[in-house]
Amino acid sequence: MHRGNKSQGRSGKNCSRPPGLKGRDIGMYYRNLARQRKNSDTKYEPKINLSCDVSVPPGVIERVNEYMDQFKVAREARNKHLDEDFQQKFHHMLSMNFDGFIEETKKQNQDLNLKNRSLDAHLLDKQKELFQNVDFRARYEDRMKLPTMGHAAEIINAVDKNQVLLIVGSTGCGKTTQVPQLLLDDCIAKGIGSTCRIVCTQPRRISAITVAERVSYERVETIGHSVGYQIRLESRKPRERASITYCTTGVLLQQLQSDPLLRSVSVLLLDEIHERSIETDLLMALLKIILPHRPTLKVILMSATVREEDFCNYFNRCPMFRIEGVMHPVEVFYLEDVLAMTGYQFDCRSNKRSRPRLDQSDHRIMIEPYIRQVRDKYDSKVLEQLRVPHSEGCEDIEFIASLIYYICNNKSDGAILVFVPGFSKISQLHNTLKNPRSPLGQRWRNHLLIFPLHAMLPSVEQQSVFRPAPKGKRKVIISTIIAETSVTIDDVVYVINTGRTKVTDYDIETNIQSLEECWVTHANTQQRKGRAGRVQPGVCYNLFSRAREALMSEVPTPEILRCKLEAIILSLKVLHIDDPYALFETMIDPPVQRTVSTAINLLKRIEALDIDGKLTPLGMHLAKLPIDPQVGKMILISALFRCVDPITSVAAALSYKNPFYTPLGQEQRVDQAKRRMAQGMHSDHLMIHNTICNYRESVENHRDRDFCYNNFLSHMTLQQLERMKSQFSELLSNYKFLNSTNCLDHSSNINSGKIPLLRAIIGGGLYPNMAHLRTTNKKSCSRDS
DNA sequence: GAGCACTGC
Repeated sequence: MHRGNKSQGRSGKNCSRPPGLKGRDIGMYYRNLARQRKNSDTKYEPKINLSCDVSVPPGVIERVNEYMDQFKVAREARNKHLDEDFQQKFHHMLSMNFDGFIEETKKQNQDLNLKNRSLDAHLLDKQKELFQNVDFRARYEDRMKLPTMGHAAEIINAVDKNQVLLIVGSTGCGKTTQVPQLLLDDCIAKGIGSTCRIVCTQPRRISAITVAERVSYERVETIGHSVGYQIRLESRKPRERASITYCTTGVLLQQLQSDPLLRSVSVLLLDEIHERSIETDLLMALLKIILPHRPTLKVILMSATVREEDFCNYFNRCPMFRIEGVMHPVEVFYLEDVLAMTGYQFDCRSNKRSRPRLDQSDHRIMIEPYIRQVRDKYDSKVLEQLRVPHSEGCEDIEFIASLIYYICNNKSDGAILVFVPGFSKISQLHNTLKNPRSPLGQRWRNHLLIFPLHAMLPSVEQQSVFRPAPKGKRKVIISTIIAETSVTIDDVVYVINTGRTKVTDYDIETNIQSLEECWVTHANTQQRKGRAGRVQPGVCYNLFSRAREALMSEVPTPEILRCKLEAIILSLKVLHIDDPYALFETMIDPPVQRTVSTAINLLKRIEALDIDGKLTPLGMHLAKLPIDPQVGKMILISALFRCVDPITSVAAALSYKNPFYTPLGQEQRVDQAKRRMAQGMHSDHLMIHNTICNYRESVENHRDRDFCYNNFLSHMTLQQLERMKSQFSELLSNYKFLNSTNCLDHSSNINSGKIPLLRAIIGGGLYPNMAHLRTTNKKSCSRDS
């Protein structure tokens, strides 16, 4: 129910689509409708009534209240059922203001600053030994080729003299792997290694691991000595002192709860801040509060060349270093150039895919002045093709295919990476290349090695896409934005950028998140172009005109402006930052006040905050759970109602991801597998829980590999879901909501077989994001949990 | 007839 809102909107009872529409036309009708809504200034009335009527048999509410009273989802702190230890902590928490909190934090032992002379001497000896090591020296020579190493002395000096420093460098300059090592080795050489603890945050789990592995290798160590990593539910921590830890940004944010002044850190590096994730934006705002209280803490911000002045200004015009990248040159072509070189002509007869009139006139307004401008540079046939509205982007799949064949015909070896917006375009292009209609396509079909790449396709977790193509074959990777930063394929030489991607938008009115296809930004185009020049000079083909590029935004909208804020506000409260409005105002891009107030109201409604916006005991518990407060409350209630195993499954899948893959062309078989798992429960959520149960059984029988393969399941995702479930039940048991840390324990699952109860808890957890489906035909009423 | 991408001591 949390996903696919659009489809639910379509089947809503107020649905008033014109009669007689079929197939694609229905889709087009709703797309246009959505656009109209977006464009019109008048507030649109939701077609679905989100507050459904729920009738409860007499006496049930009273019984539930009585039951809840026995436990302690207390509204007031002074509840006799409250655990004493917790009560004390809670009162302690509320009795303090921010300054008191900081003072108290400072009083606690500052163990890292206690110099350890014998350790320092030992570290120095070891370092001298290492510098003599043959392997180390060979690897060091390779490191010296990285541009960052050319700035080593400057960087060390600048860190010494400044508390905050910004390093700007593009991919391949070595800032992520080298800067932490430079600072660590400098400390050890100066005989103060014992006071050095470097933490470097990464936006993605996978990068934290791979970078840590790389640095360990360079230091001729295995991971877990001077270098380690920490990501959720998985860590190889390095030694306490004289060490480098690569962690995800989320892990550091969680650690702030117990170490708010970051006293266990001497140097903090925030990497990839230009991506403008919620986590880095928030950490930067918090650092502004922390830094005055931690004069010895050094902060190094690291960014690509994307609006880097914003960060420099944000930190009071801190010193900025620019490090050149090591990218090979990439030649860039635009739509008009591609049309000229391929001679492609769009099919204008089948006007089935015609865009709405508004769109067409927009296109004309954009393209006509441009055509006048370049009239002398391009053939009139090319200009005519530019006038076709569906010439841009990825409306015409045959056009993309013909460009791929053009590269095969005319260009030297090298993989081709095609960026498309989403699953359906991946699927269409894949089909076109596999079953070509043109003779040219048939000629190349058997010479192409095609890899579709999407988070829901298994290829992401498989190694074959990274291996070079055998002789006589050319790799073609058809990918979403995932290949822009998250997945790196080294042998790409040709990039085809359709310029389209999907972005989420969050509607505060309805508390609903939606996906929409739109044009990428300059920053995306730059990054995509860079993917062609990793191993040798490359070529990038942009399937939009220079006129379109001029209209594109510079950078994507920062995540904080497109997201729910409940979880952040709650975690701020635990850090004694009581006024979220004030904190948000200090951010680089503050969210609008209405988003903040909506989030606060939601927190009040779920009783995480009281009427005055103060943290409640429930709120304090929810703040400590690593999950959105709404879903957090859902698992807390599951503890009270003793149905922990199924509900933690639902919660884990809701907050992490669905374990099912959908391989291209296997949609129906995946559907069948899901139906089998649903066991007639009419619930996607409980289907996931059944899947986890069946998975466990297969693990016990050592049949898990087959089980996952046969049912289109990701082994890795299922393992992470299980780990998350354990984490939830451990935390619930620590907070004394459960007697056992095991989510399978009988005492935690007395009611786990009661399906209506599970439905009610899931429904309650997702409320008010709920729709009631009323079928109008004779068939029985089907329900989604 | 449905699926941009990440992430949490």
